[in-house]
Amino acid sequence: MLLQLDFSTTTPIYQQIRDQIVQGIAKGELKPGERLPTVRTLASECGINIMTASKAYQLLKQEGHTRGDRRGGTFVCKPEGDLSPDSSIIEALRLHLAELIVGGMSNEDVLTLCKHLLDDVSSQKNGSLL
Amino acid sequence: MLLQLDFSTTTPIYQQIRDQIVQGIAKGELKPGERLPTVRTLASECGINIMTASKAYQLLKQEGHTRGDRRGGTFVCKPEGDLSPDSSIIEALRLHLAELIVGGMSNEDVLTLCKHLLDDVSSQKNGSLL
Amino acid sequence: MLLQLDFSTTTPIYQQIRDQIVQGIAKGELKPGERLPTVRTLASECGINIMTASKAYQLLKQEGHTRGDRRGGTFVCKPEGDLSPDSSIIEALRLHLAELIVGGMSNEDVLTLCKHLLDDVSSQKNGSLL
Amino acid sequence: MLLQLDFSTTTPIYQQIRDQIVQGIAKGELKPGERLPTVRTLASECGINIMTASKAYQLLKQEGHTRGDRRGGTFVCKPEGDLSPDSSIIEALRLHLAELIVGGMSNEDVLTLCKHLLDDVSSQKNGSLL
DNA sequence: GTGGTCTAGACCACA
DNA sequence: GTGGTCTAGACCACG
Repeated sequence: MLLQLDFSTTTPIYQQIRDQIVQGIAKGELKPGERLPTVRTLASECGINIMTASKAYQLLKQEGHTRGDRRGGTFVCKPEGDLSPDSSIIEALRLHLAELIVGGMSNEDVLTLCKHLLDDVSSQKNGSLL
Repeated sequence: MLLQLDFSTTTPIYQQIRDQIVQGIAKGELKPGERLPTVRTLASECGINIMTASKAYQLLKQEGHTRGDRRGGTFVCKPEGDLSPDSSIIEALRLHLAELIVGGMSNEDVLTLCKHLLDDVSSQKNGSLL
Repeated sequence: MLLQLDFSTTTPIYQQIRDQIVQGIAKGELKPGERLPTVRTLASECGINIMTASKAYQLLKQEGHTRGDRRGGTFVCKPEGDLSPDSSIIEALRLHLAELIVGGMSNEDVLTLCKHLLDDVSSQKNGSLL
Repeated sequence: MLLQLDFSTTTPIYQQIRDQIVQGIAKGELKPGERLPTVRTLASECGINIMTASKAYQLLKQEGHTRGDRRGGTFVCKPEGDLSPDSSIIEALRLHLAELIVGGMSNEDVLTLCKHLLDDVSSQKNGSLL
């Protein structure tokens, strides 16, 4: 699980970390119960401030993607009760679909693109276990 | 074309304006050649500063969604040559799809959601009313 | 001598007119003594305001590229005494050359480009008379 | 790297800043990876508003001449893939060459002028001092 | 401390 | 009247 950080983008670093870990969970690269590196390790490996790494972990915990352990580690966990998709995600999705449409793609093109992205995003999760 | 601005979010106002206009173009509510309100009108209607409205228009122009006419006004214009969808949009899309998967939805659920959003987003453009 | 106006650019319309006429003179398409269309004709042909066309003509006259006639026409004329190239043009030239260098071109590439542009810009003037 | 601003011209201040930094990069006075002063420093040194300085930096970033680093600062960066020279620069160049021709210079004079300007503009970059 | 955002009010070039 | 520019001063997210 290697993080690819882009320091030139407008997306905050802590957000990039959080996003990539979420995608890792979706793909199945990070499995429930798995332990994440410590904030110190993560920070020194990525060349970022400890506060930044900490903020990313805070966010993940708050969202229910991870949970702390009594002895101090951070572990991936299955979120529960999150069955109603966050409306902000829906709105973001709606916007990005609109951007593709405006960019000249047809509805069909966009749908097949979504299908491919979905296959990519959830490959191991749905595939290796069947 | 009414804009819904949220002043409590971290998303800049000018970005919200830009996003909603892009969605308006995708939906077909704003048609190529149509004139947008002046920055002053928009600013006073939304209760924001002229510079904020101006910034939104500059963004749209720079992205090729609109075109300024020196003789006065800002007009929606057809995108051209943007056949390769911006990779940053793809990445954003990938992330949001992953979020839904992690949130507990199945691939099929996500796909039908996308389909519904697409129908919504491009309703008038593809002629569901014709 | 057809004018190509771009209403979407940041360059003022009157400036575009002036620029293209100057280039026409350089090329030899417009010869000293030749009569320019009236501001009214020009304005209606280009779909612009008379004031705009008038401003362009004013500028040309002021710079010595044209002169008025007692009976009311506007005629191309040779500028005199303008032998010291305007420093602002030199500065603009310096900037544009720098932009090409920064864009990745070598000094030689830029020079051959200049040579080609010069041949193009002064084709009839130096060519048809030899 | 001292900036010379002219507050009496119609050229926007932020554009003047941008132009001079581009020329600095072309000359090699500003090298890839070098850090630019902060917007605040630049603003106070030049006696201008922070937003004006900020706008210049945004322009440079957007054009790919510089790169922001979320960890602080703005840095000069190597242009990439900009192999096709911008047509608007070519057009501007064509115009300025035409102006010199109309001003009475011969093709040869213009070419030697370009050569001198090029030597000036890219002096350090091509190693006249090595 | 760094850049990004916003406001209120003003001036100017252009058409 | 239209958009573009600038100022002075303020607040905020990020690191």
